[in-house]
Amino acid sequence: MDLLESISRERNLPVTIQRRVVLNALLDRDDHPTVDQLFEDVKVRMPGVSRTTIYRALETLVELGLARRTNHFEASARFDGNTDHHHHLVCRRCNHVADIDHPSLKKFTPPHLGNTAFKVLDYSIHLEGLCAECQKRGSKSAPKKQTAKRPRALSR
Amino acid sequence: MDLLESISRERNLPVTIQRRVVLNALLDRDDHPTVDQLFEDVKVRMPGVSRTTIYRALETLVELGLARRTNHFEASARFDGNTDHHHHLVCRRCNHVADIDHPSLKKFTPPHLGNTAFKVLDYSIHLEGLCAECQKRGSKSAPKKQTAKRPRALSR
DNA sequence: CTGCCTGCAAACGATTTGCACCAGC
DNA sequence: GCTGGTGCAAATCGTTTGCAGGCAG
Repeated sequence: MDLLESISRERNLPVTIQRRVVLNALLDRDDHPTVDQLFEDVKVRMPGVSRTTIYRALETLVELGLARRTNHFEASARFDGNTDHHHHLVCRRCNHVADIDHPSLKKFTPPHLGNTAFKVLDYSIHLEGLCAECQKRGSKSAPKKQTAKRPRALSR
Repeated sequence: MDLLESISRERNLPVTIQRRVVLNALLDRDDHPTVDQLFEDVKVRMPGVSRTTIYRALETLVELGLARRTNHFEASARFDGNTDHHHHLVCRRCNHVADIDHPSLKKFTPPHLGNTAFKVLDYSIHLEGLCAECQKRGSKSAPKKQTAKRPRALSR
């Protein structure tokens, strides 16, 4: 009945108290907490935890498929001069974002939720998966810590 | 014929060379450049620009509706313990993300792009707009610089 | 035991901000 | 001339990393 335990065993990862508490804190909420919100929650049960541990636990939980990031996070913001609405392919491994314009995406029309609750101004469909390059690279190689390097930083 | 100029005039904003060059740099690319990529492009034409200016010009261009951010960016990462696939409402003003489960969203099925190009593992639909609260607040009030504050930072 | 994990502090990198000067209109 | 924009440097803030102990298996 304990998913965390069985999945951890499969991967030969120890089940630490911290990871268990972080997971429970996450499951106890129905919103999309930030690391710091979870940190506060976890601190109640484990006054000694460090924020770093929350970061690492979440990273592990995502790898184990027990949690998700709700924002397609990247180190840096990206901009687009194309203000028409179009959809995106997001590579799970390298985070590369490509535009897509496929006929079957045109068939979708967003629901009208009634202007009271949430006024829909636009919508976009995110297809998540693996880009051609990352498929070739296989699941072994580096999970790709993508930090757009800033050529010469005029350091302080 | 000059969109930047007419929109700027509407809002009583000056048309600076910098903003014009940043917009052109953005339009000249068909990918989703980062601030630093644009900075490099702009530097070719204006050796003296500062990165800060690119940041500020992009912010303005987004406000004017001439550019977009391609990643729903927030200062901090958010996590979700709900690994079922579900869709999101993203408020343009306050960046709040809510889950949504509306019947009409079920009708959508993602395209198979052929496993060669991009292997779709999952998809999600982002509805962008204004949440109830922000609709009430109207378009006047603070654009909401949302920085999840970290209670007591044990400062150095 | 052995390896992965934790906590701490310092490093990092993207973005923001305060300030003095300059440019559109 | 007034208002808002720019450039610079320093500050911020989220996140990552190096390292010395600790704990799960």
